[in-house]
This record gives sequence, structure tokens and C-alpha cells, in this order.
Amino acid sequence: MFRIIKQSKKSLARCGELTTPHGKINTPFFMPIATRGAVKNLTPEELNDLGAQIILSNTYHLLLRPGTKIIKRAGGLHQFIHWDKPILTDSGGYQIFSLRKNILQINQQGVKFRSEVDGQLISLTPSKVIKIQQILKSDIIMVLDDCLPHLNNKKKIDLAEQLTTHWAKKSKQAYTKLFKTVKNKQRPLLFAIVQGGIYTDLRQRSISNLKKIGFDGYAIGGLTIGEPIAKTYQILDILSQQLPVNHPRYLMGAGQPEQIVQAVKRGIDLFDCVIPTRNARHGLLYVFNHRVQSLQNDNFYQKIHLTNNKHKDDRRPIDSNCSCYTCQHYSRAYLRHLLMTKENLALRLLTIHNLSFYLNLMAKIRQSIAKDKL
RNA sequence: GUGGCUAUAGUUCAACGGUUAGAACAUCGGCUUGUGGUGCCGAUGAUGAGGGUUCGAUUCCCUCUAGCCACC
Repeated sequence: MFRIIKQSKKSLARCGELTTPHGKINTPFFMPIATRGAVKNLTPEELNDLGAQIILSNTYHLLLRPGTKIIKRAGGLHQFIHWDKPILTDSGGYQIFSLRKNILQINQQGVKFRSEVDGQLISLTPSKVIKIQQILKSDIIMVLDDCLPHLNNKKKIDLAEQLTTHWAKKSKQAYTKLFKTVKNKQRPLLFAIVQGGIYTDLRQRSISNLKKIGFDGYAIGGLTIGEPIAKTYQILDILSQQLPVNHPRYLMGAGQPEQIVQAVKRGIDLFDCVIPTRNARHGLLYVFNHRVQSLQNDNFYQKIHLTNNKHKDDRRPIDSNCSCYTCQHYSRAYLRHLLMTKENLALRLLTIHNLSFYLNLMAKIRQSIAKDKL
């Protein structure tokens, strides 16, 4: 399922190969986000050309719309959205966090909440969430988890960790039952989620209990949600000592380019984040700083605010060293014009560039690990 | 040419005889971490010109200028 191809001699970074029903993924890898079944503004062909090996969709959002019935009739999510490579489906645990005010009840059984779409009462249980992801024909199934805002007191974080672990156990039971008769190669992977906030002892307890249950991969939740970044790295340092070495590790929701590099050095294999796609839509573009070769230096990239007046008549591309479609054909002046006049083409072209940057970053990371430079 | 209406920020509109003339959009700058359907925060920026009444006028009066409408 997961094979480590190269372990860096310099850090805990490693290159790996993750096998799923819809193909293999070379890690470390970044998953573009397709919450509702589409990476905003791009076609699957464009994603493929950019080098995307896997995308992330969201169980919660797809359950609300269009609903499992429609996707089931379409033959699964891959067929429905015309993407034949792997898909990871997030469980909806994060939406418990971000949509907290819609929650009516949360306990060992699961969570009850009002749909923000039409107000109807919806309940999710750990096993139901696994079942939905089976219907979607997800390649990597995430367990339901309880992710609290980081400012909560330790007692609450403690309870959320216990609840997450309890749900993980229920998830594993449901998963085992559902896929009992499925051949190994057809079987989706099941990932657990480590919680415990910024508390070392809670994180350790979380990992220890999840390892006992046993999962295909281990995700780290509840980080980069507002805590100081030094704290994030500190927790990652501790987690990297505890997580099973031969299983893939996924840092959920992070982050900025330098954060990805730092996490890779601490043994993380998978990432997802809204930053490249969302920032592209708001005119914040990422470019490599070609004078800085080492990814160890946080200045290896810079950000361009395309809406800034200084780009008004700039005939250069966003990055003259970038080979993406956007940089090959369009000037900053034109792209700024498209953005300022709200032409849809701007969103598409800028998304192409930022995802190109992120996917190239991951390729550079893999190359650096191969050469023991990271 | 005659009559009427209008004149406030780059634009569209508020306001009131009395603190520092508001808002939206635009512009300028920043933010966005498992995406709550293109979001959030902040900044710059105005009473057409001249005179009069008044303690005080963007507000009331007069003249000029400009625009719009109607009539000839």
C-alpha cells in the first residue's frame, strides 16, 4: 500500500509510493482541493496537465448537494466528475469546526446539525460517514473527527480527542464490515485523524490509541488553525517520533510553502490546503525566488499581489522562469486587467499558475530528498 | 432665446441652519491554512464659483457657470 522509496539522510523526510484503487501517488504530494467535486475554475484535463496525482473532495458538502443518490447513479464520484485518478474524501469533521454554530448535538453516537443549504436536520455518525465515502468510491477514506478551535481549554481539547478516538474505533469497525469481501487492490485506504491540540500528552495518547486500532494512514488534524507556527512545528516534531514509520502521514489543511517544507522534514507525506486556489482567485500569486536554490531557506519563494498598482503596465509574465500555460502566454498587466474587471478567465489562469507552483514545489521537494538535500 | 430642474468623493446617492458632511461601488494597501458559493480588514477621497442673510450656511436668498428637460 505504502512503500518508502527513499529515506533522506538529512532529516525525517522520505519519498514514497502510495497505491490506491485508482492508481499510485508519489509522495510527498500536495492534493488540490475540489470540495464540491471540482477544483474551482479548472477542468480535470487541466489538472492532469499540471501534474495533479490526487484531489480532495468533501463528504459533508457532497452529501448536502447533490446527495449520495445522484452520485451513486452516476457510478461514483470519479465518473460523476470525470476524473479517473485517486480521490481523497475528507469526512466532514472540519465542517463540525467551521460550521459549529449549526451543530445541535454532538456525542459518542455522532453529530446532529442543520444544513446551511436548506435548514433540514442532518445527522452524521462515524459509520454513516464511512458508508457515504464507500458510495462515492473514494480512494482514501477519512474518519469523522472533532476538531476544536485552538483557544479552547485543555479539558475540552481532551474530550474532543477522546471523542475522535472513539469515533475512529467505530469507523474502523464499519469499514471492516463494509469491505470484508473486497479484494485488497480494490479496497480504499482508511485514514485516522490525530487530535489533541497543542498538548503533547493528548497527542501521544491519541496516536497510541489509534495505532492500536490500526489504520492504513494517519492524518494530523487540528493544526494551523491559529496557534503560533513555532508551536505547530513543535507538535510535528513530537508526532514524527510517534507515528508508525511505514504508514503515510497526512498533515491536514496546511499550508504556506515554507510550512510544507518544514513538515516534510518532519516526515509528512501528504498535504492539502486552500491557499493556492483561493489566493489565486484573490490575486495573490506564488513565484520561486530563483536566486535562492535551497528549500531550507524560507526565502525560496515570494508572493506577488497582482492587484497592486505597480503591475498595471508590467509586460512581464508572473514568473519568467515558470513554464505554466499562464506564464507562457500572458503578461501581469493583462492578468491584472482581467482580475480587476472580474473576467472569469482571470480565475482560471491564476489558479493554473498557483497550482503549478505548488505541484512544482512538491516535485522539487521529492528531488531534494532523493539527493539527501532536504 | 424663454421657463423649469439639478449641481456634495472618480461614480451613484445620503444628510442637516449647529460636534469631525455619511454610504455603496471604484481606487490604494493588507489578510485568507482539512473552501459557509468571489470573502474579510483598513486607507485615500467631496459640498461648482462669487456675493448676501445669520452668532453659525453644504442647507435659506441673489448672480454667474455648467448639465439635463420642456417650449419657441
